Amino acid sequence: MKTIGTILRELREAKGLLLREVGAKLSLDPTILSKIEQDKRMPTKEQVKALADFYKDQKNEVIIAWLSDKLVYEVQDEDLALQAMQVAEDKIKYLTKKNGKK
Amino acid sequence: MKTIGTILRELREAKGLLLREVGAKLSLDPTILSKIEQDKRMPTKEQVKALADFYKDQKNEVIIAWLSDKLVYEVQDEDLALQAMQVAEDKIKYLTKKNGKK
DNA sequence: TTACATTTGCCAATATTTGTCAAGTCAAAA
DNA sequence: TTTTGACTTGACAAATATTGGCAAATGTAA
Repeated sequence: MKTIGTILRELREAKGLLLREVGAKLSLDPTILSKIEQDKRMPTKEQVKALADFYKDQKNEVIIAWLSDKLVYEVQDEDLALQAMQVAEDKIKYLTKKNGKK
Repeated sequence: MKTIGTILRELREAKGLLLREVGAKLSLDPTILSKIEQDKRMPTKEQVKALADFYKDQKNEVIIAWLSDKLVYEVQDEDLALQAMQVAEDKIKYLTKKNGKK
């Protein structure tokens, strides 16, 4: 249950790559990537997609960590956060079933 | 499992109040409230708090509907939405336990 | 038609997010 | 210690997104 930043940093370091090297591959400013890996900035959708493709073996893990971090951020200081999350889960299930049939 | 808009509309109609009347009580433009009740615009935090106080018997229900709608909106068109939601739930539980001790 | 409630489209104001750069820290090598 | 290179930080303007609220449109019942 890691943050998107932690995951991205571990993946990069496991490959022994520099910020500058990953940045060059993805046309992403290394200082932005630095902030992302420290969870100081959320990557945009395009940025996570590019990163997820780059670390392709953990593609889904990267995207799930990103989405879940965004969700947590949205409700973090609310007393009803957990209950809201559970209701949201039900809503997603309902929408998925409904739209999945088309 | 209703949207924030549906809940607010039902609460207002149950009291037989007009948009203009609720708006006046809360210093909220009736046309904005109209959009909120149609789920065409998300209320701000201040707006939901005011609305939740106004419909005080369903205060938590209003806030939970609002938060959960925002959560759903955040991941609605993602394949991994449900999995992300479940991870986010775990993250919230973890953070709650951790910070709740202080 | 008239009167009144609600909805809609529009756009300026406001707020948030983003990319970039210069300067900063830090650690290891020279 | 000085230098080098990787990374971090802070500040800022530009780009995006959200908001408030008016005027016009639509609906509806008398």
